Amino acid sequence: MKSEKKQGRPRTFDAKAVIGQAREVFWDKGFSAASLDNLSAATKLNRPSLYGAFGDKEELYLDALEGYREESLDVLAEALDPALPLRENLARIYDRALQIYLHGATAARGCFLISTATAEAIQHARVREVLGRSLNEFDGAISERMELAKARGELPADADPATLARLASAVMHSLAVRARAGDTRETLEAIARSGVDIICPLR
Amino acid sequence: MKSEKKQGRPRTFDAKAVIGQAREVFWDKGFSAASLDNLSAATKLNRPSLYGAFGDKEELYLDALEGYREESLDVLAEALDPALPLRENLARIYDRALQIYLHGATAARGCFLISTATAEAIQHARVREVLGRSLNEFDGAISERMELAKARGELPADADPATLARLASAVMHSLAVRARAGDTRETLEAIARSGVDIICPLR
DNA sequence: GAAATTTTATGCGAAATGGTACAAATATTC
DNA sequence: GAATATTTGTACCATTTCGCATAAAATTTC
Repeated sequence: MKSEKKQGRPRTFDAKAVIGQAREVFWDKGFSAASLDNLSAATKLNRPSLYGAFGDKEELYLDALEGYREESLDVLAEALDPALPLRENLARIYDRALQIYLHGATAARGCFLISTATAEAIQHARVREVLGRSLNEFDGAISERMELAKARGELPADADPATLARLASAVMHSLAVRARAGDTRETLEAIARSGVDIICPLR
Repeated sequence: MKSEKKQGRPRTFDAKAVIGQAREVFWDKGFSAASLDNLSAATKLNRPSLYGAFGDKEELYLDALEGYREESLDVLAEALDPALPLRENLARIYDRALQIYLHGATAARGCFLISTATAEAIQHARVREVLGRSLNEFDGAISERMELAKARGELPADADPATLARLASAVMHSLAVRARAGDTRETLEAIARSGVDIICPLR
């Protein structure tokens, strides 16, 4: 049928790719300091084109946050493979987290959500909602794996999976903040290892 | 002598109070979204007066960060009173942290450093430096108390004080992020308690 | 081929922003 | 009391920012 053909001039860009490029700008500068000119230059799209396709700056930022959230959930799901022991799951989560947090053309940039959405959360309710929902979803994914671990005897019988999941997330939040503040890879890796050790005392 | 008397028109404000008022604005809006007009209105000072007394916007922000850092170190020192057991020290740190993170006229605003300086850290090297130095100082204060605790038998003989201090900080960083994201007091208090339990397994 | 539709490109406008110039106000010093 | 020094207040400036108007370009539909 003609459902793929649409009247009008065809787009010259892939929406997903543009959101990724915008994310790079927001990740470096934060939402408020990232100007439309910055975004225009990074995406190679003029401002009316950005507005036409993505709405205003906040909407583009929200799209970028949601994209990062989805990718993070994918990474989490992979690291939490139930075929692996829990210690390995946690080690993989932190390893992958550090890969993300320590990459960056100019400097280690930490977690996109924690580094940029926190600053905007009070003045922009929708940003706050995405931040809160994302953090809770990450907690939830880890908590499910913890429940399985408890049932398998990988955790002490009196362990509370939801609480341990939150502590495991706490280590990740701390890694995010520290990476952005400039801590070394060695320091961050040591924190990750000790996080695994303290959350999974059984070997 | 005349050392207190200075030529020229006297100031109508107290510099420390103004830095505190500016901090409230920056805490809500972040650095980039806080305008000179916002700061002027909050401090009741005109822009030339702000410039004359504090330098440009970034310098005022740095003053606000340093003020918060000093106050935080004071709060930490008090909570880490060696006369108390380590568990009590940690419980007090998190209690005081939550008091700070959950206050705010409009909403819980988390930690001023973590909520606002992270967004600016990549583009403003001086902000990044203050953030990193502050986090390391907080770690250091807790680590000293951990060393004393180890010597006293409050921690297992094989415990590493510096590592435990960083995990204790991780809980604090997580509380900060979650408070700003809108988590409830009950959830945050539960995380704090479980943080104390996991870091101080001896009773 | 003309009409309709969507996208891109150029230019513009109103408002906001960070910062400054200058005069008036307020104090000390001589 | 005049000169000097510092602060406050008003007005202004150059630039940036976000968003829009309009025309041209590129496609589909009839």
